[in-house]
Amino acid sequence: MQTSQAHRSLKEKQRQEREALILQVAEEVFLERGYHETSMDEIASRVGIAKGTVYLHFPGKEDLIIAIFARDMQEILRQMDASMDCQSSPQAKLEALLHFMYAGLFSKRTQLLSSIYHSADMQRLFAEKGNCLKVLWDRVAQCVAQLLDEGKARGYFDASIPTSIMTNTFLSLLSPKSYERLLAEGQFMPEDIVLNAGKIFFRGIQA
Amino acid sequence: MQTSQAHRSLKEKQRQEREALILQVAEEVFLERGYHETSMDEIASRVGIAKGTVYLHFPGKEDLIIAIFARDMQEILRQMDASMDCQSSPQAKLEALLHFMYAGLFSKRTQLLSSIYHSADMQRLFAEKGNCLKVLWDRVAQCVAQLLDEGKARGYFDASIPTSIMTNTFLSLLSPKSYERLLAEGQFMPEDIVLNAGKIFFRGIQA
Amino acid sequence: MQTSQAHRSLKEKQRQEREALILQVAEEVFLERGYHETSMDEIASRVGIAKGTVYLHFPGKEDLIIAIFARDMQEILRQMDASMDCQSSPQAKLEALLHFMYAGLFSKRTQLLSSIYHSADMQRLFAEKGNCLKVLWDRVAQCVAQLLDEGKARGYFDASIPTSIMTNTFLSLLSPKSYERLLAEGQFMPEDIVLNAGKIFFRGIQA
Amino acid sequence: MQTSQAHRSLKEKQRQEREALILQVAEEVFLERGYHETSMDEIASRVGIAKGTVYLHFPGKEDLIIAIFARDMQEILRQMDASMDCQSSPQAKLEALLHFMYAGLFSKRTQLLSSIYHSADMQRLFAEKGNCLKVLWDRVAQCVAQLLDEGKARGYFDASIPTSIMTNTFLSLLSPKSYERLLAEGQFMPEDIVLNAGKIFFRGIQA
DNA sequence: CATGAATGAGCGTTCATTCAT
DNA sequence: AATGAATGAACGCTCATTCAT
Repeated sequence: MQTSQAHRSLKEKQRQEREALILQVAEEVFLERGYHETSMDEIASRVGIAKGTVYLHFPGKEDLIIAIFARDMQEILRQMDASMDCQSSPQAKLEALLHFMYAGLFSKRTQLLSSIYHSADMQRLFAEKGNCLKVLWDRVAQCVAQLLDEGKARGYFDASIPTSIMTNTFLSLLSPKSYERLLAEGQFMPEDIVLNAGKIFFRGIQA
Repeated sequence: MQTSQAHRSLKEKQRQEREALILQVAEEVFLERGYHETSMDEIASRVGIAKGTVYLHFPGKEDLIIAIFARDMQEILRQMDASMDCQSSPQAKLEALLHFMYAGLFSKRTQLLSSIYHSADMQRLFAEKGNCLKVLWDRVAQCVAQLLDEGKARGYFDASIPTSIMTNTFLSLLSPKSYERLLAEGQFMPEDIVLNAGKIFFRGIQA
Repeated sequence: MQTSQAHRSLKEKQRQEREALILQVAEEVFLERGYHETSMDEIASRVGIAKGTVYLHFPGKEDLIIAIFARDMQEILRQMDASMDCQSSPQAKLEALLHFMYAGLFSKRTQLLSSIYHSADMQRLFAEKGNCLKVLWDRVAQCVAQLLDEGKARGYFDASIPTSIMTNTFLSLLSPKSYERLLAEGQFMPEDIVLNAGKIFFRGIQA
Repeated sequence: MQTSQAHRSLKEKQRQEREALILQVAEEVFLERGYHETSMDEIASRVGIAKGTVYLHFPGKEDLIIAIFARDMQEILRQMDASMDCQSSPQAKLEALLHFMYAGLFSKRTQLLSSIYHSADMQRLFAEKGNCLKVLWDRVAQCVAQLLDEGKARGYFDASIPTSIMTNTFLSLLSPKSYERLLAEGQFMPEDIVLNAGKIFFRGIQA
């Protein structure tokens, strides 16, 4: 029956919307309070649902944060794939990625990704449950590395610097929560920071 | 009485030695397990003392980690002050700092400093209890900024890039735990990484 | 209308069939996992219906297990009534009961009845909700007691042993889950056990 | 130092006393409410200590009940060993055991042992954590079996009934909570029940 | 001083029950 | 009637902190 199908897909849509809402709110709270300081109760009440409902969508707190990471990385990957398609230079593509990850709302996510991902506590968790994350993150890193290699091949980038170190340095540009202070002090716009950090990086690796 | 004084100062010395030992062990454990995954019990038993004794030296777990940060920053500051005294160029001084912080045992500390310091959970803590840290960290940042400004004044560094952003970028070089993987894979020595990351940075900010 | 009645009675029949199915499946699961380790979810999904549907038939989990007990006891009573009708001796009747309760599928039920019924957790429950069970169980006990009294009257059984104690001893023969091990080890068939336990009992109460 | 040793042994003694108290109270509560209906909170508050303190003595709820079983079985074994030493007949020894387990306070314990031990929920638990219990219980069963075999050898007991079935029947005499009702009704003293149940059993297995 | 037993608030998780669809 | 998503009370367990010895 059409009705039945429509009904089921409506339910399914609502379910996914709710799941996305939980992820979004949880991300905010984790960002504000940190993983350990955030209770499932707080997430639930901020979403406006009961604690048990969260468990209908995610088997546990750990899976919840892994799902957040997975979602964010997938979004980054989507953006990267979009960037890779166009005809611009490797540097332009990397700059686009830099802007995407450091602009507007995404800079917050990037901070969460970075600060939690690199925290000592989470390493175990990701080692145990987050093998899917490793795959996604490796894809991001490989993509960056590929662009850097391409730039080297074309003679844009300095071939004497190992690509893997370049990649790490590039991805480190995205992480520091410390930039937040610069923004908070109001001297700079996000774009200023991205622009200048990018400038340093690209001049630094220039052939 | 002399004896009494000597006795007292001996006691005091022992006390300080133990305090230092607690800090050292706690740093190791925090680095291995992360702040929240580490229990006061584990720290105490690794030091070989009773849990209560830790509380004779530090009012609480939070104060303990703040003390670790403070001690580490002070060591960094000592090194910085030593570097500032000599006659070398600003770049040489910054490179010395980079090597100091990324070489041998200190790279571990730097990772802890970075990964925990920037983690979302700790921000509140530092905002409430850690104003002394802010002061110390600001001194580090100011020192770097001063060197960068000096380099700009001498025409070495690009004056069009704001010093505060340069400073942040420089300090970001020290943070990423991700470099650990490069080391683990065995392709690089720590020196390689410091050298190349420094190369990128200094070429990036070159006038 | 006939149709309406037929329809209604069809519905009613289906309803009763499902109720019986729920009871049967729930009994199995309770036997496998125990009362507290069994969730309503598991029962429902094993039956192939939704959790809410179980609640259309039984007001709650407690009522469900009480219904199981009631059903099983009624079956025992049916068997007892059948046994009572025939012309055989009291001992033969009791032996028939013993075989009935310890043969084939019923031994499992008897175990459930026994192990759960006597468990400390269930006593409260039965005290509060299960007064119907008490009535049924008392009828079983009375029936056994009556047979024993009859045997005493005819001079078969030892009149010096109080009937109520005899009754309890007889009913205890049925309970122990421990016999399961003997069966599991494969040395004995269920019949062997019933036969021998019966032998001990009847020789024990012999006049 | 004497003082230190004395002090330590005092502490240790207090510790063991407390542990015994917890076991005793927990046994009571488990007996009253059943395992699943009893919360650690309730046990603690009945002992008059905090919940956490219970966990200083037992790693978890499961270990607590296993410890209770182990303690009770050890007491039974002690009594059995004592009985075995004397010069009386096998039957006398088994009767002594019967009295011990069914007299006074111990009948409660026996009930708990029996009702919980045979409950479906606990089987898993004991299968996973309680292998020490199996050993103890097997020793009890072996001891009974040995006495029965001895009686057979001396021509007291009927050699045509398998010892293992006799053993089970004997141990079943101890279990039924149902006897509680007879006691509650006030018609019988515990001794009456033990005496008569024993009479049935021993006449039942008589050669 | 040093100890470590005791505390108890707080958390993640489960699951019987309800009710809108 | 049947569903199953949502609920929320309750529980087992942890661990930072305290304090009597």
